Amino acid sequence: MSNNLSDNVCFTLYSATNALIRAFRPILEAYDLTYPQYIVMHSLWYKNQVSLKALSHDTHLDSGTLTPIVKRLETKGLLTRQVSNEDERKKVISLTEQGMQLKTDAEALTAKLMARSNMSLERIELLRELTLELHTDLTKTDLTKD
Amino acid sequence: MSNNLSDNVCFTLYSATNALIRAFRPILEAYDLTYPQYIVMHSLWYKNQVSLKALSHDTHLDSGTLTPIVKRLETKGLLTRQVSNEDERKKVISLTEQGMQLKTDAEALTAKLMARSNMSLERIELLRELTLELHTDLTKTDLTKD
DNA sequence: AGAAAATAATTTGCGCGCAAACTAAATTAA
DNA sequence: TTAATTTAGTTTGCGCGCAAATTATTTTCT
Repeated sequence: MSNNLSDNVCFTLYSATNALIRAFRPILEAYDLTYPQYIVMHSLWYKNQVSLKALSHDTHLDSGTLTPIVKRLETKGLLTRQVSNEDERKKVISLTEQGMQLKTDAEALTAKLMARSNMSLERIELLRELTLELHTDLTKTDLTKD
Repeated sequence: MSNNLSDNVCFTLYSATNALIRAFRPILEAYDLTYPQYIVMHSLWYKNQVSLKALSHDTHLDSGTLTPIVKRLETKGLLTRQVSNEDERKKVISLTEQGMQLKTDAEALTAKLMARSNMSLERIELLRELTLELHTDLTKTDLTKD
């Protein structure tokens, strides 16, 4: 029975995420990227030439969310979208030369940001494990039942 | 140097929060509330008759975010907004009878939701502490410097 | 007291995040 | 083989989240 909002894990998680994206904003502005756009680029640096479906799986972002993000990255000249040869429903998303060049500069941004925080590496790693566990849990279990 | 997105604490935090709000949606739908609206109600159940500024402090939500949320809650008949007598710039936000009645049913929703997850109470509590620490850290320290 | 600065709240504009509806292509079934 | 179903991606609509601009009121400065 929690009365204060900060006693509530959902609220602290929600607030921490908002604060993190807020902290990222001015840093990513130098690369003209939003945080979700950065996630997509990160995913493509790791695995290039994928369909929107595959990108959706990798980034945990909905296709309806992803389509406009990918279009904006295409407008910025960071990637291309071509209809697949084997299956014309699919689109192959590929990094451009410019998109690949960003990798060197921008890939380690997260590590740099977190290294400047006052949290210890151990506690950051623990946070990573717990949030990963929660995500897995929430996507496996339907908590709305009963 | 993380390559896989799940090696990245920012990504796992971001994904877990999205998943949590997604899990909350069908549950809160029964009360005709979104998650941010639920946060505002929760805050008012704990501390009623506050200014928008104070509510912004308590919920960690921006005033530009809060104004439309509070207006929607007013439309639903859950609260009222009156200009303050002492300071006419301020608005006093007060729960209606209907808004207070929601408390009994809806206050413990988070506990119920989390209790149904597969994470242990200890790990949930640890997650709460770590996200609270990160939020405090991010709002105290300007990580964009250097 | 009058001007300048600070404060409270609202508005505007943009990019998500996602459910739901839709289009088009591929697969399966009859 | 063609009708029914499934799948991939797009579009629409709504509610955030927040920076920046705006309005109205109060406080501070001179």
